[in-house]
Amino acid sequence: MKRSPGPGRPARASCKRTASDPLVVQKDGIFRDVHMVLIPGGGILEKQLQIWCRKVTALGGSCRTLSSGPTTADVIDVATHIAAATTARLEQRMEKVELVGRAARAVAVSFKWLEECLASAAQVPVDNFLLREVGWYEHDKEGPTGSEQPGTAGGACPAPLMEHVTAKAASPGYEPLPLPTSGLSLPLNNSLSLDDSTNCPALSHPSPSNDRVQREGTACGVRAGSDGSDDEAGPCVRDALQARGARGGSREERLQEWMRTEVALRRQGRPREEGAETQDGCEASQYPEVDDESTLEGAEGDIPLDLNEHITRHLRELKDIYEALGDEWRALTYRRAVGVLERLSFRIASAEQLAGVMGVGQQVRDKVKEILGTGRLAKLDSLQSDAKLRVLRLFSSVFGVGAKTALELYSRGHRSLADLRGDPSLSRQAQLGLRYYEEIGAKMSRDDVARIHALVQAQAESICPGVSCEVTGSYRRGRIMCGDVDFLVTHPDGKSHRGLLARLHQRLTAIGFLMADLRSFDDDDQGGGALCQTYLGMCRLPGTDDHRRIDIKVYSAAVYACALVHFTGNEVFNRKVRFFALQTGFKLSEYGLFPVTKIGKRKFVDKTSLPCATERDVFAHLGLEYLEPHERNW
DNA sequence: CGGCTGTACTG
DNA sequence: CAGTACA
DNA sequence: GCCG
Repeated sequence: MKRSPGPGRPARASCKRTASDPLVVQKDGIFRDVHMVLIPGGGILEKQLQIWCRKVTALGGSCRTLSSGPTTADVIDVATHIAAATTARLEQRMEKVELVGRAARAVAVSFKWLEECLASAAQVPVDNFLLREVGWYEHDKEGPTGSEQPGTAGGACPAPLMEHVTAKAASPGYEPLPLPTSGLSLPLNNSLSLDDSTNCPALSHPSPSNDRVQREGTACGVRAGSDGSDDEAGPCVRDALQARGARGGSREERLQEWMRTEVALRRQGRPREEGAETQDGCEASQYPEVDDESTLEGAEGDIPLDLNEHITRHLRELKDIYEALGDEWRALTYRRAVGVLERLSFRIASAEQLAGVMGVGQQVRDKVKEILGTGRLAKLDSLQSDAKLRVLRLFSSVFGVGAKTALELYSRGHRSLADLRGDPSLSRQAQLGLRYYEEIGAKMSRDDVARIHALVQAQAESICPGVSCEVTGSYRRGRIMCGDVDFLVTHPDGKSHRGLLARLHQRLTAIGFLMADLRSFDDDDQGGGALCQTYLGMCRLPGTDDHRRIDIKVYSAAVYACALVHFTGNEVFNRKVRFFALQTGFKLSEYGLFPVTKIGKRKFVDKTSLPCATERDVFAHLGLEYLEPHERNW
């Protein structure tokens, strides 16, 4: 294996991932010279505090929790950062301990700050995470407030900014914290001018609701016939607990922690758009309003700027190439890595900064390093200049043609799209894909989508009064340009949706709106359950002769919330959530959220979904913080 | 070293 | 069933 | 390619 990382430093340190492992301490990790005190409470579990403590320590800082007991004024004296869930918790605690006035050199931050730092592998600016003024530093206040926090200067790049004070015995244990010798000015809340309130988004901690427990009861009850009451409960409960690792105690929390980090990573820096708040039709009414509004103007604001576009564009290319080659796992890895890197709150200055960032491993870091150094990526250059590969990419960009077919077509001697047009072996879908090649590749504006929405909704309404007809997909996630329009249709009465797709399809075709069917749908078995029907096709862009991709799905109201989550996506988000669900004992699909009990090697999936009337229910059952659609652009 | 999301149409 | 597609 |  290659040992690339910088000279002089043990290669291990940088590849060792954030280190829940206190044994590996990155001496100049991102928390170098940070002396942190964590205030318990506010719903944060002691266990979580300890995890954070280990991480901070592993990343070069020192940290301790201010857990029960009177405690340790000395600790406070030398602290550089005091973190708590909320201002209230902080005040409460500090008063109790009579430390008012002592924490002169510390800045008070929300745990969110810590999470962000861990997620981005850098000390992010504390500005947006300051806890509101407490008064305990009142005495020192005159300290004029440089505007920089220790070690965060503007936050662009982390650690190196700090004066190298003491060679710092960042005691891995929990001895009294060494004093960060001077130098640091202690800015305390310089920026109180900030309008508070928004500064400290209350941490929400996914409380692992008792679903799990109940579920276990029921799931097991079914098999064992016992009521599964508590401790004694038969082997069934124990097995189930073991299966999900509750035994070791930490698996569950590691998973929660992992997911929280993933979420934090996607939320950072993203100011929340006002007004985008309630447009998702989940809150007030279970179903989206029938009159437009709900989606005509929705969550605005596409993704924030990608500060690392110079890097991600290369990695994106690699992703596309591996997709075309059918190397789905590499492609997946690159897609995830890009998703993470493009949201970093800082511009990458050194590949080292990526140590411990989830989803970015040694090999990607190496590539980042190369790009930073040379502005190019040799591997990519060679792949891009490969003529065959170019053809494969071209072919697989046709709807209906994937990696395998592309290869097949190539081996038949085809080299251009023109070559393909004559080939009768192409599937019907691929032929259509070819016919509409340009238009399928084209994007449309939100206005275009809105016009299509209005049209489809009007037709649906006239066929089936009271119908709900929402645009999902990238449009709902707030993207500025959309590659297709994605309808999720249902009827609140829970039954009128049956057979609706056929009628709608017929109508939309009759009026010359639907122009081609890329995939048809089960022509309903009316009577029974028909939870869903899906149609993929081409439609005419109103007012033009252009065509665009359109998908229409009609789902039963019973599964609407889960279907909405599914079709809102994005794909990476869906995969992550579903993976998390699996790991915590559920199976999530567009049809519901199903408890899973693992016994030995076998998995038993409940046949009935947990009740999910709204998207929020889905998140809540999983113990996840709710994410607005625009926060699901993972 | 093995898993990485879950589902549905097409041919 | 393999391949492709949808999020 | 990344992760446990």
